[in-house]
Amino acid sequence: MAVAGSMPSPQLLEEYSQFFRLLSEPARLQLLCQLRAGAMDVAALIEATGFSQSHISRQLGQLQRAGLVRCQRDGVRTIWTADSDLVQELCHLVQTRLRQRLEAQLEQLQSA
Amino acid sequence: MAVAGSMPSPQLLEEYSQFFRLLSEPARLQLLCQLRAGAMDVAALIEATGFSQSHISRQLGQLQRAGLVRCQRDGVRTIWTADSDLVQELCHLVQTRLRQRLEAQLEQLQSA
DNA sequence: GACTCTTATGACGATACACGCATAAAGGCT
DNA sequence: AGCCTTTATGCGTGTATCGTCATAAGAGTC
Repeated sequence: MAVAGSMPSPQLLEEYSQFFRLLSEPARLQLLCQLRAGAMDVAALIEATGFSQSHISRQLGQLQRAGLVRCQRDGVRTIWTADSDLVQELCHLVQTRLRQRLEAQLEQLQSA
Repeated sequence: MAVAGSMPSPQLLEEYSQFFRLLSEPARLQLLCQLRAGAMDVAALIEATGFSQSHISRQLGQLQRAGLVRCQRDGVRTIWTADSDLVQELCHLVQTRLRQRLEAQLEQLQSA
């Protein structure tokens, strides 16, 4: 019988899921990855992703409120910067997991 | 200037976000945490969470397809088990981040 | 002031999905 | 076989939010 790993409180569960929800949208994830490659303004993000200006602005707003990106004004432009390695770490963990699952499936097939 | 950390492919971005989407729902996260505390059948999960039977069954289905939970039949019952430490690790990382942010905000306030 | 350029925001349609109710399917009794 | 218990699924509703268009807000230049 497993020992209860202390059930998170409803509030904490809510915070977790809100955070994960930010990463549950390919557009936001793409913006984050793009900014990891270097700070950019919105125009460059439009060029890189093909999303509309308003869409990008909105998503950056959400990411900013979560503290995942930061912005600084440069004259009329706003330069955005990724502000955390957390997303990279999370993605790395998930990627490892995905690979393990695929390898397991492959082995399953080969042993048949 | 940051070196490009190799932009993930669109497919990989999609996989990441699909995975994070699973964790973006408090209900699913709660089920996962509940199962971390020990294997249970659906009746016990209803008792523990208050969700409807159909809802729980559906969410478990999604988690199973992602390989996060596993089930084994015990007569007429189905015993579900959490099948990965990944979620715990992810939540721990996020929690650390949340704490850091709150501490930073606190310091901001005190220095004012 | 007016004009331009860049970003943020209100409004809207379309889509996705959580969640419950009702019902079907599957397994175990007698 | 029938009956019960447990889980899965079809259907409908409500809500959230993605993504776009149009417009406002802010900063610079003349």
